Amino acid sequence: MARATTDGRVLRGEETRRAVLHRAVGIASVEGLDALSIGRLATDLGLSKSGVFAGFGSKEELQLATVRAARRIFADAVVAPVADTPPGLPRVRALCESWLAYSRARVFPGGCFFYEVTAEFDARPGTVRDALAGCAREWSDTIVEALTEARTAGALRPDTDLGDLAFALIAVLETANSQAVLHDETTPYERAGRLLLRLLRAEAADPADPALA
Amino acid sequence: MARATTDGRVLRGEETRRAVLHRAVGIASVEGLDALSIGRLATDLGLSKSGVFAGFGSKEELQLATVRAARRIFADAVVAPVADTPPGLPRVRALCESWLAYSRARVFPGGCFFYEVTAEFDARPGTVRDALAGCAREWSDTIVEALTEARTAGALRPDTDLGDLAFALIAVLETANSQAVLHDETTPYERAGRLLLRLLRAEAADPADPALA
DNA sequence: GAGATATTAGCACGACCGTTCGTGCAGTTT
DNA sequence: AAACTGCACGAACGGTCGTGCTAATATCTC
Repeated sequence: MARATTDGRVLRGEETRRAVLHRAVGIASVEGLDALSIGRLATDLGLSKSGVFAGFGSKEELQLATVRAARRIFADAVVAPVADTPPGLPRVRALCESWLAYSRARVFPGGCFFYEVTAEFDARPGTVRDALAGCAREWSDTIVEALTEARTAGALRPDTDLGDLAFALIAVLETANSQAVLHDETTPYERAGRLLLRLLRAEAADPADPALA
Repeated sequence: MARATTDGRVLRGEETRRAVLHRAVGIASVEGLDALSIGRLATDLGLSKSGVFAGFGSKEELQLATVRAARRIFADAVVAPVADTPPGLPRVRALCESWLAYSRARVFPGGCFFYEVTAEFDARPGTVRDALAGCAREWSDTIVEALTEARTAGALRPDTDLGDLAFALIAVLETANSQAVLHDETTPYERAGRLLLRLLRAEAADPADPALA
């Protein structure tokens, strides 16, 4: 039986795999998944091309692993920090502002990884697109879930269309990222902050809800 | 003096240039400007690689020419048709719905050309990014201008922040395109239609304005 | 220790990349 | 008819791509 935890070989393999993926998400967030090249990653990290290749088996698998790595980073940076804010409207707001902070802080050097890469693959059938569509649904569901809690708690009007509201919130977030990166400005983030509150207030049961102060 | 209009040679040259660019915008809207390859364009169109290359001089110039071609197509498909709708709120609404129709109809096979390509280049300095930033500003200015007319006509509240409103409208449009292409659905367009009206009504001087029926 | 095993390096391959060159050919001008 | 102009061609350049081999190296089991 392989006691994987004590095997220094696979440990070292995991280590280089992690290093490769760290570089890969950075490159992909700026130039896209197609710009990932095994040779370039090897050169950047002082490894051999075949060494990098062996760790993934194919370029598509490297791309998929990069998406999974980015998904983890995103979850850690955006979703995890709001786990301790109370459910309902406060958590909805915290999620959105956590997202804006994630974009502002350039957790990925090119801004939101998923904005960059989804635009690249959304019109091309394949496993990469499917994985990205899954990530998008996951994020959307996270917001809808938080909104549902807010509505059942009575903080949102009962007739609110949560799908539409989540759509609008996501639209504001992504566009803030897009414009901020494209024009190298921060005003889009300020606009987004104002608009988020306005959108939530418009659907709030109590427009003066302290959670939207 | 050369009567350029009667020179069949340059005329034929323009023709193939046009054919190359037509194919180029299609490819770029699906796979991005980096996926444009001179050899592939030549093969697809039954031309020689060097012939295609000669018409542009460099790959970057081909990319820039592709952006310019897309800009023209966008202007013809989205902006031109609303020229005859009355200024003010009706034109704002017509602009937005024209944009949604442009995305729905897949004027570019991969959805909005600029969504795809801007995400690809927004974090990479260079002339291509500058050109794309210019296109984005141009479109944003078009909306702000229409909103300004609406406000000075008294259709919008005097304290409306037109920059924020334009931002929100664009956010809804682009996200509708993005989600519709990614998930191969049409519901995002319906969401967008509802949200546009809601956004405009929230800032309208008269919430029952017939232009927002 | 010896031997099994898994990660990495080195190398070669075919394909495609952007680019350059010299040439042929059709249309314009004289 | 001759000289000139400009588009398109085929061939070739040096590079880089992804991907297979084989050999070397480091670690684990015994």
